[in-house]
Amino acid sequence: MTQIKAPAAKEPSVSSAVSTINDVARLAGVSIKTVSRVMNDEPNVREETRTKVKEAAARLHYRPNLLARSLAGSRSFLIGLLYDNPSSSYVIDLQQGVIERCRQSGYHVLSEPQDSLAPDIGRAIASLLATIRLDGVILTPPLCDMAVVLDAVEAAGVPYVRVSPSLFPGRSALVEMDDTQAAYEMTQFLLGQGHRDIGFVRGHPEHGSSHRRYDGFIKAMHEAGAEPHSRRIAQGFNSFASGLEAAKALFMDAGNLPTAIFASNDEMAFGVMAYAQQTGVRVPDQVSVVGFDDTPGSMIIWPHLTTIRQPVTDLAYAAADMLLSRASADEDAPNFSDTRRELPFELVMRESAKAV
Amino acid sequence: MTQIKAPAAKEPSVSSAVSTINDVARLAGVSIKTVSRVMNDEPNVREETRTKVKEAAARLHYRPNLLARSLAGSRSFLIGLLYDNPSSSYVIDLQQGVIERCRQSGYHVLSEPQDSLAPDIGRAIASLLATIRLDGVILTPPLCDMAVVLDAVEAAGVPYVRVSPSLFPGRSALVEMDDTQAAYEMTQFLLGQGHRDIGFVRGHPEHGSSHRRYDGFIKAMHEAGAEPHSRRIAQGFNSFASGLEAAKALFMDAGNLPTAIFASNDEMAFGVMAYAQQTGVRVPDQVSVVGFDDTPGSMIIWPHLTTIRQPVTDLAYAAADMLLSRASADEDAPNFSDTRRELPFELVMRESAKAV
DNA sequence: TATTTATTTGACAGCGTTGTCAGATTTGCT
DNA sequence: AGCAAATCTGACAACGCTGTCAAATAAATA
Repeated sequence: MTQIKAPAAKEPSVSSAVSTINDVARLAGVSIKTVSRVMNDEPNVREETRTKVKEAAARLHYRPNLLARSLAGSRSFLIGLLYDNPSSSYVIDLQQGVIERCRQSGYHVLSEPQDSLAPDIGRAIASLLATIRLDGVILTPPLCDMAVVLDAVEAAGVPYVRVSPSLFPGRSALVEMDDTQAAYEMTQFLLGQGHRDIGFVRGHPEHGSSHRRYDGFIKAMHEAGAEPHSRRIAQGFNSFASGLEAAKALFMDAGNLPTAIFASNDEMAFGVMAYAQQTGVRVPDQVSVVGFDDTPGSMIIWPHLTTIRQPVTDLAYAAADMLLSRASADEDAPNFSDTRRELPFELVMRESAKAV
Repeated sequence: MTQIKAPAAKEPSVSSAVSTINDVARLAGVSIKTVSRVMNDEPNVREETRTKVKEAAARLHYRPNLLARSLAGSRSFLIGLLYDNPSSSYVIDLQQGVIERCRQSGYHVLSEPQDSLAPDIGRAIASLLATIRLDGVILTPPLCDMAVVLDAVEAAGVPYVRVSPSLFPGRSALVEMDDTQAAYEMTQFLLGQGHRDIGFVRGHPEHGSSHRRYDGFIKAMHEAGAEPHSRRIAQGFNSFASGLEAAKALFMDAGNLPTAIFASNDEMAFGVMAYAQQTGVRVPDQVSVVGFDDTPGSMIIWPHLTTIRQPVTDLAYAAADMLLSRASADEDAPNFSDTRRELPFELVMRESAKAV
């Protein structure tokens, strides 16, 4: 008895109705290649034909299969966002900016957290890029400052843009914000409010931005002839706890408090404010506190934190834009000039700082 | 003059060295199909052959091309995470859990924010699923409670798991946390601390969890014979501002404050605390404040917030696990029992609440 | 009108895998 | 040893699309 195994009759019942380019071609009465041309907005298709195809595609709710497109063509329509950042809001903001820009060009985003401390990070990234042929990669701190990471991406031949890198300037396209200038202006703002005795909580020494921010602070203080005493400088590590510790040091002499404290990031500013509250020091009446980053927390503490808004979403958007516009520009005009974009920061004045 | 356009000589210089299954097959001296079998851990390959192939693959650093696999096979190794949530930490936690589980099975994650208010959300999702053949989708609030969304996913025939849904129980596999019980226990905790006069800030009425949390609160209060007066119940909308407003209402009569306030989420609890601070009401000395969710903010305000930790990452991990283990289990044993998982919450006692 | 040139179209061969199925080899039993 | 049943292996055809290139058509020129 021959048992004929019915070949799983492509269940036509399911209304999933995923139509292929073939269906469209048949309905429009043209070849699949022509449909392909229309779907990709390629030239050399008569307007009449184009319309016909578009109508057929619309009627069938046709959506080109991304995977097939990738395999056949040279693009994968996939951009990778590589990150390893402890701050959820930073990552989400980045992701949002990247996704926003990618959507406009029909690209999708693969989120790939990577442990920057892993010894085999280079290999991990190489493996990732070999598995999925990404059309571009966006590298964020601290990954964007690691030579092995850059090596891996370059070896794979994948275009990439770095966001706010600190090292290897010129090695790749990048987008950034002027940390130094921002810290400079924030300090000037404080100075303008009459503050002269300003304390500073330095950020994590491994982060490039920490140094730039400190430099901006010092520059402004120097120009104002108000160089801070070393007692007014505390070392933090970008965490709430370290901000608290820093405040402890800065507030050591209760009878001689600075009139303002500038923390290198919001998180530490929150620590400073918490310590102030614990010890009965009123903010901003006795001490003004300002931060840097404009994290969501700055709006949930009281008083709301005066800080600097990093245009994270915009930076990410710009990074994706560089990747995508470069991809489309192709060989026509290798726009070498568009290799670095700087985005403006914004001083966000809220209630944690006031004139002395 | 014939201008021969040199066909962009496939630059063999680039060491990108992306080896294909063919290279491995050649090196191992077997057919590509056998290599395929080994790479997919399929049976019916002699151990000797298997080893030989594995060695060849290792030597060439061979990584199967995901795209080609998807196109040819039935799996895409891609899981979609659909979200539309204003809280960055919630989304990141979710994403982390999903990615963690997916990595174990060689899957990747596509993050797809979707505007739940968009009128054509159903179409947008249908389009997404037609474009990329995802092996599974994870739906989070509020998307997971929208009929059009569920319809679209089901029509596309893509398996999905919902995280903390409020509506349509039983319509799909889901993972959740017992909001009611959590609120109940938090209230009991407050009661146990001697509080009897407890105010409550209700959450956004459109969110199912708001009602469950309120129910838990009421149940505990009722059991303790401490039914709150309606003056002690304020309506919020899950935002900091609404928490502040709620506090204003709850603190109306300065001479008659509740001894504790339970806000339906952290954000509103922060609003309550801010209002208390503004009006000179000391937390927790005069009023204890507790929240719900354990967002990052609960550790940056002072006093740190006593709250309920939602196991967001674990929920997401579990959701991905249900998707992936189901996919592998296949037809063998359609494990219908694994259609709902409940994960434990955790009361996080910090400084914003103390015994009366 | 006859040609040349530009424009539009389609046939066909991949892209790098997996599914199918038949052929080759090994194993188990009489 | 001889034969049936497992077990292993490989050819070959998809998967749905794009790139290449030649053929067909329309427009421009002589």
